Amino acid sequence: MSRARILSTARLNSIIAVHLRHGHLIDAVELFRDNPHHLDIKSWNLMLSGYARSGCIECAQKLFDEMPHKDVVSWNTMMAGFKRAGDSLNVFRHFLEMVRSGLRPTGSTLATVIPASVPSSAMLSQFHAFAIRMAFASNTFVGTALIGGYASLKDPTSFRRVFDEIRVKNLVSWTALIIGYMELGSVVEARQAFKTMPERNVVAWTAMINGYIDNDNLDDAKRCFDQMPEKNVLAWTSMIKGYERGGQFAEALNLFIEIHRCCSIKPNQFTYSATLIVCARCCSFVAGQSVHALLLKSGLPFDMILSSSLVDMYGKCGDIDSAVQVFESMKVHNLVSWNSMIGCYARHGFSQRALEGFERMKEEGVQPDHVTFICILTACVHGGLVKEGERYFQSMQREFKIEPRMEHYGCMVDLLGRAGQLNEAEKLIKGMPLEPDMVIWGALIGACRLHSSLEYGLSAVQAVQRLDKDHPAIYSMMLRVHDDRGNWKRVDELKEIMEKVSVRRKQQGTSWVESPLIVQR
DNA sequence: ATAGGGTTAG
Repeated sequence: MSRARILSTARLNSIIAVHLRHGHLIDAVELFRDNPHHLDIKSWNLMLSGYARSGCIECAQKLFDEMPHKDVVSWNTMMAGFKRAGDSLNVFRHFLEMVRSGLRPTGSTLATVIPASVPSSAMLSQFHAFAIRMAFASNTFVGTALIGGYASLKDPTSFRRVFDEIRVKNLVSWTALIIGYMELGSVVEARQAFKTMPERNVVAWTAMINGYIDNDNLDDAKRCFDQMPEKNVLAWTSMIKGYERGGQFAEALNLFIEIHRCCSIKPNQFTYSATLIVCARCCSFVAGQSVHALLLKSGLPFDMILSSSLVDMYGKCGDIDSAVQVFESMKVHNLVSWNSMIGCYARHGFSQRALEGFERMKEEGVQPDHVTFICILTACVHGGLVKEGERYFQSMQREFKIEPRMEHYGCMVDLLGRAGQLNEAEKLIKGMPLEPDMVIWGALIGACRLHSSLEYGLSAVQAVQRLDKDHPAIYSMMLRVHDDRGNWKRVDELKEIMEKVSVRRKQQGTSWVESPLIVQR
């Protein structure tokens, strides 16, 4: 077709814009490529932003390099693309190059560069000074970006001043102020701002809900949620996550069910993944399976996060086969999905399969992180694989340059202790660069209990008493050791002390008996 | 034509 010859540049650009707005990138590219003589700088910039928004920053970069003339908008668009991709380094590189080429930054430039400059306080001051000099500081967009910058530097005085200097404040600037206060735990100021703002939309309400939740104020979050005039999926999802965070799993699941009762709202990937985490945390296999079924029925595409949540949910709920099935159905695996899978094997005592998973992960080119090694070391503990565990612990530091955390030391103490190498375990604890916590000493005490060692046990007890007097593990260990040695007198004495100080009972382990909750539609 | 506020896994 020769529609190319009929189109004017303005018409061409508006059609390209429509294609891009509807996500029809390929149609836009085709029009763009078919009409080389009708393009102006707007057409190029449109395509740049189309690529950048679709997430293909490489394509945008290629086009950018091809451009005969670049204006401020082209540079701004590239910087925005890099910012989306989380590539701050390239945001700055392009910023500098733009300035060097003689172009003057605009408000859009600053609004893009400022969020990418945190958490460097020096850079933020520079940009702020520049904004003042160029009379951009009263610009709504620039001001809002500055609020976010000062909020992440935990400087409420500065972001309040920036806010006051914005000439035209709108919903977005007010919301940024609220979020700033909430991030710093200044709930009162946030609430004040919320009351003062001239109008409120769903986003502002949701910011309040999230703020309350982050500040562990579930009651106010729920009150806010109930009061908001209209709710969208984000508000519902935030509330589910809030209950999950507060350990109120039944409430979280009930909310999820309620969404299905109001017809106007469809749960999205975020909602499903939040709900699956709830199922995983309360080990409710029935709920998890129902959510999985609803997810399949919803027709939502499975992304990495959703699939990983499913693997983790099945893993935590004890259905290893389903975890494997979901995992193997994924086209690509990443760090988190591998960690979920390896963690599942490790937790259920399939040490060998966990270690095989680790090998496969490396073959697929996925770099392990500290969580991977917690899983691997846990697998070694469950399998009694002392030599292997020590080797992984070494390679974690030497080969992968991962600094061991408390959990890793905990695994190692557990591993050595269970194997009866109490001396080694104690040596490891004494050599730790971190202050050993209850878990570490608990692992050693557990091992002393297992191997009836009063010698190592007593020094551990002393350490624990410095942290937490009367921890139940102490008595349990001492009782067992004296009991083993037939030291009945000491046993009686201990029991008497326990009565007197009424030692907290060890928390009961619970099996995952299903909650009566059944998700229905 | 570019820019600012709310949610994704262990």
